[in-house]
Amino acid sequence: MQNKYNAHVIEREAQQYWDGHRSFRAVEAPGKPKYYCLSMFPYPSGKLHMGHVRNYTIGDALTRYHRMRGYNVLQPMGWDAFGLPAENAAMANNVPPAKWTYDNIAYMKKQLVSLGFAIDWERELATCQPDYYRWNQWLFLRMLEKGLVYKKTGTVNWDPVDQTVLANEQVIDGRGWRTGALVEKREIPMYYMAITRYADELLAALDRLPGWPERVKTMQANWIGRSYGVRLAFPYTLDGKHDKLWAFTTRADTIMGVTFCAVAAEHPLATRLARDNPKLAAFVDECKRGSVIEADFATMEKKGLPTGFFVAHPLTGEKIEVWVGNYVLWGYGDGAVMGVPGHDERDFAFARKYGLAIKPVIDVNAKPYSTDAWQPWYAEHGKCVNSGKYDGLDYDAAVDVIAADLAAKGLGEKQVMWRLRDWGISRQRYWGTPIPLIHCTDCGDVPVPDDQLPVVLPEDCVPDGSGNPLAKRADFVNCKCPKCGKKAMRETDTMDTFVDSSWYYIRYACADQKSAMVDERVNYWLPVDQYIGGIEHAILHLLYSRFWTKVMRDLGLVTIEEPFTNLLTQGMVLNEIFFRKSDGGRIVYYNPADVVMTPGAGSLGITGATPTLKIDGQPVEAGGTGTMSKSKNNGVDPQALIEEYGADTARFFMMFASPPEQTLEWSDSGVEGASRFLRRLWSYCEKFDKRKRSGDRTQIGLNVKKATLLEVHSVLKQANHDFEKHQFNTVASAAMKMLNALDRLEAVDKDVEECLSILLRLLCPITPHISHHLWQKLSFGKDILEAKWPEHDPAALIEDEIEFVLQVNGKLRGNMRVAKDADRALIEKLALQNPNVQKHVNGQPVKKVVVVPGRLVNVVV
RNA sequence: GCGAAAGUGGCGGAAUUGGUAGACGCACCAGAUUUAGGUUCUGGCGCCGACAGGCGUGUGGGUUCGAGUCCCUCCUUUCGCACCA
Repeated sequence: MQNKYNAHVIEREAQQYWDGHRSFRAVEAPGKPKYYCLSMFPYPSGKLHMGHVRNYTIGDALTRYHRMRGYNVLQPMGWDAFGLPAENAAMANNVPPAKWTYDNIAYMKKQLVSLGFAIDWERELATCQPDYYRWNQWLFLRMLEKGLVYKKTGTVNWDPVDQTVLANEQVIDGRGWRTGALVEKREIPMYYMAITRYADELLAALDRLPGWPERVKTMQANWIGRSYGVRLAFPYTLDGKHDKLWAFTTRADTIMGVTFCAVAAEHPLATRLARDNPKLAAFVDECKRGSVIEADFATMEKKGLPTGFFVAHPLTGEKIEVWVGNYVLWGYGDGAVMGVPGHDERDFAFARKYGLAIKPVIDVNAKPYSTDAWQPWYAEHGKCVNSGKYDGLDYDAAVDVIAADLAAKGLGEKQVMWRLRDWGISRQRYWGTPIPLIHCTDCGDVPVPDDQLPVVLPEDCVPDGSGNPLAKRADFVNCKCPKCGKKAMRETDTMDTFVDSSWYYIRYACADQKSAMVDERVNYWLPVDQYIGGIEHAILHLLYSRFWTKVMRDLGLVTIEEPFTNLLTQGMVLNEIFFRKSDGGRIVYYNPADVVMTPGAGSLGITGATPTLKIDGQPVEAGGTGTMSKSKNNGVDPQALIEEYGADTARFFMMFASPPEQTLEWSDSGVEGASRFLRRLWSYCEKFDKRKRSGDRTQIGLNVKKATLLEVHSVLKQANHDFEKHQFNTVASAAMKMLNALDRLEAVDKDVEECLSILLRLLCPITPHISHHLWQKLSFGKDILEAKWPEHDPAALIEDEIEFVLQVNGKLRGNMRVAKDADRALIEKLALQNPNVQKHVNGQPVKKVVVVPGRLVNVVV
């Protein structure tokens, strides 16, 4: 053996060995239990960051662990290669997004390979390749045929200076990120996927996903948001025509408390009334300004304007004034709400602000009620009061009777409402999957025939920030109508990149299949047994993937119901955020590595530190901590770590740092410890090898040996338990404990050898290179990948005596050792005799003695 | 604002799921080895206290023989909010 641990040499050798033996090629083997382990594929942003290292090390550890447990494993990798950052980079550097993307893929693949992940690279895919995205187009057309894709208008952020649509991320404090111009809303035609048709199933099937974290299921359920209520109508007459204003409510029992109605600015009634009311028109315009981001919407000041127009209360016929409210969502329900200030907090605030009547109609369970200030109990369910014939009815009865009365008048009915909205997939951007439609003046929107797929995206465009460059490419836009053959225009919108990521895990099963989206191999590999990725994907990506799977199932393409059997949501890796804001409102982010804390004099002699940029010494603003990301420029490239310490140290450190599901604030303190452990392991193995070769006959004392075996096997038992829980930080510490136990011994024998082989196998999923190397060098076998996973020996855990904790009144007062077969009476007697216990009992009468078998005695006085 | 989670030494974290709080590491301190630096090894290390002992898991309350763990309150941080991926 070499006497120094040289990570780079042994890691290169191990990787060459795996490469030469095609160790990670996954082949379908019917009859053998399969394990499809998948980490969310990366966006090729340039370099890996620590979040990637964490994600892929978790996946690799699970992959290798299951392989050693006898599963036929598949761990593929690919690239989520379409998206906005490539266009931004293109603008900044005048490089086509395609070139930038492929360069990034090449670099990041090298990084992944150097980390030694057990990936089957033969299945690699990139979503920007026509081979992949043609099937996005193909499935889009199948969904169009089934009516699962349809066209309607949608609202987008519009930058009036650049004359372009902005992503939500490009809107900062209501202004365009490049121009600083106030963003406007704009209605444009878009294509939608009808995910709401699957709302019921997407909700119900959550109960059949025991392998998913509860919090993710809760978030999805809330997102889908099924609510039971009543859709009711307020009749009115306008322009000589009878019409109805529809609204949905979950509180039909409060209908007698309605004192106003509010509609969204985009509501047709608002549009109509604004026509001859300039003040209203101005207000409607004001509401339509601003961004489309719902969080902004929810936090902005609630404003309204009366229209002077009245509708009739559906039950009493009372005149109710219609208001336009900036807080009424035009995407949810009918874009109108009935205002019940008495029992809805938002309506209450609105009524107080504008002096509208507040009419309590629920007894709120006899708690005090005052129209001066809102109290949380005003929203409670209770019996109806001030409600005429409904007085005295409770919530359920009131809703039933009121719904029946409304139905009798043709002015309402019970309805299930979903918060979930259909999925708008049109993007006015270049770097994405072209939507396969052709616009013909005579034939309308005509699907591109299957035999003309894929609609290939030209790869040499360089966006300039002013609209979609595809629209300026005559060679792309101009085409013939497939129906009538006349001149026509190709659709230039591309698809949301969530489309790409909604089914890539299916494609891995048959990535080389040229003539179909899927083949029979998907039935072998799918569903994914273990999916691993960031918690930030808890809703959108995971919901879209579930939806897409169900669509493919209904098209007969796959047989699975759900794509991911088990889900591990990795906690985010956070880092500090630093930025500067220019006068135009534009924000530039600086990497924490380029920022130093400069001490400066604070007020009253307290010294504070100011973050300053290394290059110019000028201060930057601190933006707290947040997820490592390209957009916040706060990623940490693992390359330096790998180059200094090697892949195994980087992997071990990352796993040891915290449990996988927990948020992790980045710090490299502790890397030394990981590195030291691997060096200690190496030098121990070197010592072990020498002793074994020299035929050293030193005997190990019987008690010492028993203690060592007890330690190693109890730690192994715990570690196996932790592996099943995916708690790799304690698996890593288990390995350290084992090494500590072995290193205390001065000699080697067969039992020690077995313990060392356990340690190497336990470490193999986390630090595969050093485990591979030492396994061979110590002649444990040819390839540790083929070794059997270690199980603890129950015989080693048997002890003659058990240690009990002694408490008086719940406070720790001592310990005692008792023979393992002692009965309860004896344990109680021995505990009461214990001098420490006696001291604290101090002659007081003993009320009770609690004995927890094998663990603890508590004397209560 | 709404939805979801998290909060334990100077730091990362552990705690057999209601039973010895701080495993295993990092940092630090002392000692040994070393020409020195680094490496390596040994020991110490929650806070207060001379000791006895007391206090201690974000805040305040509750349940229990016993609470980091269960219930309620508040605070802080993180994730998501439909065009970042």
